[in-house]
Amino acid sequence: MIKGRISIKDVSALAGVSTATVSNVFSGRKPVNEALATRVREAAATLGYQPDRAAAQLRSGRTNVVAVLVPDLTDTFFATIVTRLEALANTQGYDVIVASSGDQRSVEASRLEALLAWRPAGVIAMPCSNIVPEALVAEAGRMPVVLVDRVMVPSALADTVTIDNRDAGAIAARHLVEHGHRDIVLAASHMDIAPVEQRMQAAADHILQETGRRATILELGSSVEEGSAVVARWLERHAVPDAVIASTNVTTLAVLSAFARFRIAIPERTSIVAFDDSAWMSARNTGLTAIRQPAEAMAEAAWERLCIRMQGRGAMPPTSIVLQAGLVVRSSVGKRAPERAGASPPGETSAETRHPPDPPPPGVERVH
Amino acid sequence: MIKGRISIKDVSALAGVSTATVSNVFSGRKPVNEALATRVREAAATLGYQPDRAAAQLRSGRTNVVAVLVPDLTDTFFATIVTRLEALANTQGYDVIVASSGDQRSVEASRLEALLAWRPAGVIAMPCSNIVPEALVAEAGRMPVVLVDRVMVPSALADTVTIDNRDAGAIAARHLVEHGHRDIVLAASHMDIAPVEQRMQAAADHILQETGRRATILELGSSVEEGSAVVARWLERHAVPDAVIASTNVTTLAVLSAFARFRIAIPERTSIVAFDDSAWMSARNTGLTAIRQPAEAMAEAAWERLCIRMQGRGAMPPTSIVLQAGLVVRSSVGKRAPERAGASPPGETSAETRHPPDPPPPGVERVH
DNA sequence: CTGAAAGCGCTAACAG
DNA sequence: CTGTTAGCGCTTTCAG
Repeated sequence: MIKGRISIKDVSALAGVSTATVSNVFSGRKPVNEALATRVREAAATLGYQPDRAAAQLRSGRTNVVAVLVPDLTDTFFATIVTRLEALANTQGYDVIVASSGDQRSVEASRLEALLAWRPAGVIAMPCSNIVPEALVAEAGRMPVVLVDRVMVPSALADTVTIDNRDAGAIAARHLVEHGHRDIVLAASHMDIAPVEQRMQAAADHILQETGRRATILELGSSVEEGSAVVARWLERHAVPDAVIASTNVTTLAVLSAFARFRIAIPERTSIVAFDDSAWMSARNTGLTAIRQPAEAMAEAAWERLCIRMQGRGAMPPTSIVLQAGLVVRSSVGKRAPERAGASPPGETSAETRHPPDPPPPGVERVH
Repeated sequence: MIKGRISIKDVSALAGVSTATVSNVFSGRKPVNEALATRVREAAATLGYQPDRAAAQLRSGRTNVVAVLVPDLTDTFFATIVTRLEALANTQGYDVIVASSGDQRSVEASRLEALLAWRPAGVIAMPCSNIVPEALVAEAGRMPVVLVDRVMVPSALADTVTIDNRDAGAIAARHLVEHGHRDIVLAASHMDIAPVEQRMQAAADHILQETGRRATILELGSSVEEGSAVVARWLERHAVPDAVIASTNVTTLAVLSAFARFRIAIPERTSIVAFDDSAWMSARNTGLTAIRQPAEAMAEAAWERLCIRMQGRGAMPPTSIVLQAGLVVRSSVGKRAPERAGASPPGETSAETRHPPDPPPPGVERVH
């Protein structure tokens, strides 16, 4: 009882067996006589023995750790993926260590460094930009790596799991065009993020082809406040558009809060297609029509690929798994009167549609 | 180059020093001549050396890992705390490992087991119920432990960081009562979760004292779907209340989506005070008045306490840090006409206020 | 301030 | 099937 740590030796002594046997009982790597095994387990229980991972890892060279790198845990999309990955990993005896980069490349690099110092059995990474961090590129040959969401596809580098972003963008655009909308704003976060670029580009292409109009692309950055400010500034100098397609969860929030500030009614005045369907989007009277990404399915696909890599010895060529996103129709897209649609030149409605915004800051008052 | 792993020996050989010196250069535990140090660092760089944590931990007995246990990562409140903790830990050379329990006690127990197997330097836990898991209780003496949010305060067990939940509940109730609301529903998740119980109890007390009315307490469970169904069922058999106080992020969503299904206008027909202010609450025309928990400050306080425990040798008695929550006033609380307020007996308005719900499922249609 | 050597707790070989 | 033994890569004495 005075001893700091109970080791495998203590257990082996109490059970009257060798340390190797104790090891085998716990790791299950070699079969052990059932009678001995229970004796060992009892001894371990009475001593309160817990294996030391550090020692096991050092000796065996194996790890049951997989590293997960995300841009932002407070984004429900990523949180959902991480949660699902954690659950899957646990069922197979793996532990997950997570690092988040706050969407900053420099932080990402250092977090990744820390992650790799664990010598994980594999890495599942959602990089914060298209540029896959160098450290990962270097490791990708030596270690199973699966890239999820934020990547160019196909990648020669590693397995990937993404959605069909072009298709998703086109679906959103088609839905809007079919409802008679012409003057459409595309709210991107950063156009240098591959999935965002693809969604927005496909939407723009579809809109151009169907209506002959060029969509306006706005870059909102990666925070709600920042994005909301950009939209607000834009609204001050432009007519309220027919509709908006948001490229992500965060841009959806940014657009919505700017619109709220300007008291732009949805869907009466402007329609919106959101991205990354989440609980709050369906919780109000005007539910948001949204592109839903199959976050859990993405996590499952990524885990499956990683398992294959972790088991399989052979160096297979990288695989790209592409899942489909779907449109969830709620109430944020309205019909636009056909006589108006396309009839009025871009600027014409501006005078009548311009609204004074609310008092600049969103009128928040705190009461203790 | 053919070697699998570069070890400290390779570096020491190349730099022409002993392994101990290399170790000291990297760990910084003993001063090293600057000339030698740079030579070592260069050697390490050219070899691509990375220290092996497992070996370091095994030998030294120390770890730079802190374990964090949360009920649900997809809840932004917890995600925010985890993110902040991770950032703080990193600045001080610690790594964080996270486990989430999905709000299930059995999962929590097994996740905690896994967490403790890392022999972390400390644990920050947000248990999923009042009952602090046994394994944690056992460890609390041996290891720094900080309990956050979901705990009874004061606790003899360990340091705690919470908000003043009674105060938060009372603030919400007062706000509603001051606006003339009398018939108030309290949407709890589970009343056996201490902070929820305290918020709701304090609100109920305030309401009873100020209006003489007993608030209705509804237990909605821990998922949006489940909670929304409970509210819907309740609404079918009761008059629409004057107002609702939600006890958490999730219950807010549950109440809101049930209200949306019944087309109950906020704040015209019913007022609502939300909990756990998050981005989506301010993104619509009717922003949600909410109790804001200082999630980041809670993370900071918890980290600070943990640091003190991890450094300090002496066994200080447990400390309880209690932070204040504040009310953020937006637009989801309306004024109730004074002549009506309190004048009508509880059941009277039921006939006229009852509404037929929308088609049972929330009318969601998918388009490929 | 630096080097030599011992050993942390465990598992991999191999011998019985 | 079980025991013996030799290290995994690092940090820590303890001499120099």
